[in-house]
Amino acid sequence: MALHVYDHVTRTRRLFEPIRPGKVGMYVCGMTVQDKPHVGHMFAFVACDMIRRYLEHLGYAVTHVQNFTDIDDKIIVKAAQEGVDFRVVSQRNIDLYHRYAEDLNIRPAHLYPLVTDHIPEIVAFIAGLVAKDHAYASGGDVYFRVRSWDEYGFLSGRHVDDMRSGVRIEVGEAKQDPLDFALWKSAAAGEPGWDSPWGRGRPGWHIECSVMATKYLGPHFDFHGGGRDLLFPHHENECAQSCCGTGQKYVNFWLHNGLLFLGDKKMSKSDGNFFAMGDVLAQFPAEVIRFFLLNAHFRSQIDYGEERLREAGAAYERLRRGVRRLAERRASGAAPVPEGLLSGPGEALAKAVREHRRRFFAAMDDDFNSAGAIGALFGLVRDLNQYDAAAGAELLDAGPLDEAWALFGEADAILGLHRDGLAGLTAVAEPVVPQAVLDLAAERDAARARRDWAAADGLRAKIAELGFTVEDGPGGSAVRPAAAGAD
RNA sequence: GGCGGCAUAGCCAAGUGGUAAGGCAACGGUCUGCAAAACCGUUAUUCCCCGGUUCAAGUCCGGGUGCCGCCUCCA
Repeated sequence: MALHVYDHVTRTRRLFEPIRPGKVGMYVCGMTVQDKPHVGHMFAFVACDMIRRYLEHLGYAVTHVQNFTDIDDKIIVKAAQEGVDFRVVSQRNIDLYHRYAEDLNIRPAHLYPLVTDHIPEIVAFIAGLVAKDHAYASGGDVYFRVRSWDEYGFLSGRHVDDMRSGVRIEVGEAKQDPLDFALWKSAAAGEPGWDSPWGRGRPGWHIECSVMATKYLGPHFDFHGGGRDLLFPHHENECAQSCCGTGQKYVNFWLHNGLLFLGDKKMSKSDGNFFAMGDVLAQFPAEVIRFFLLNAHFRSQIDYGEERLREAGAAYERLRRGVRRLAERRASGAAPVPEGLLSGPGEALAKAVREHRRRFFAAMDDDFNSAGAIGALFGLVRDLNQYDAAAGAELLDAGPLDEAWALFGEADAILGLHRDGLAGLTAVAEPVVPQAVLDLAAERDAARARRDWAAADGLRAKIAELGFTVEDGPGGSAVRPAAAGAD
């Protein structure tokens, strides 16, 4: 099976074929940096990162462009409130984005264009639309004439005349039609602005993406990502401007990720109904958050909650232990089997590894189904554990173990399971235990040595009171912090 | 009012017409002085309901019910 991608317009999965052989152009709608990023924002970028990584795994040279919309009404308001230049607000949030993106193991885009660095191009693009009569100046504003494009609405599946009934569309005196939207907005006194043929002003919301995507990826490119909530009006408008401006098809595949939900409400900045990324990162490891986000299909809505994150943490640990165990088994190097002489369990494992590999890539090929792919990984963990139990300590069927290791390696490169790759995944963090607790543990060991179980159990309770758990293993007892919510 | 989506075990969740992935939790087992941890195993005759198409439907079609999103700023 080859990569198939869901095409929102036809509502079917289509075989992916790049516009230019071997190359992929991908534009991701970045943040309007009016506020700090929340988990929902970062989900969109994690999803696109996973998609990019898979395309790269398939051998495509991907050009990933992700903008920052660094000027808009809310940024202006916020800057005015704080009494600072708008750039202070936008840059602060851009910096936060980069920090969180690094934590979440998101590969940096090749380009992060800023709207305010592209004003001349934007003005030129708008002038082109005006020249073709797809747009008109009115007062100091410029509006896109929605009815000048017959196909308007094809992306979001709506009809221009149905939207008429929408009571909330207000007729601004400057607009000729309530559906028209601003390409250029005149600046009030004291507001940031740039000179243009229509007077001093700034770009409207949608135009920046059309201009920057076209500039860096050409008028027609392969993938355009962003949250499902951008479908309308943002992407519909963006598409209309682009198609009218360049006269070409704009995007081959739209990658709209599902939105995060809290209970039954959408996570949303404007509703104050969101989890700031920084707060979540303070509570859960970044790898667990990423794993959680990729453990559902990217197009579906995700149920967000701390309980979900805890479950994801437990699942992620199971995966880690599986990989770690495999690493240990391979490192032990005990009695490798000569090639072609696999043990019974080795034979079974070899077969299982191939089956899980097939499942992993079939899932990824099916519209980047990372959830299905992760399922295959857990299947591999189980079979590896069964092999461990069946083969005993002395056997080492190097072939299938190497194949399993290779599959984990590829999976990690695609899913970005850990920032330090397989090495990070197999690493064990040494727990920090205070000396007082260690002393109690030593006392307890002594009690156990003289088979004084009552004293030993009493000491264990005392240690538990201090927030630590004792585990007796074959090699003696170990103390670690009691399981917290996040671990 | 218009457009669209979703409904799979206690919970989360995948599922490309061919006989229900995976995770969490629970329970049973191995191990242990007892535990814990770890590992193994078990847990949906059935996929919201009713019809239909088909040799075969969770998957397609029609109808119903419920939940949700968009139509306004939004990842």
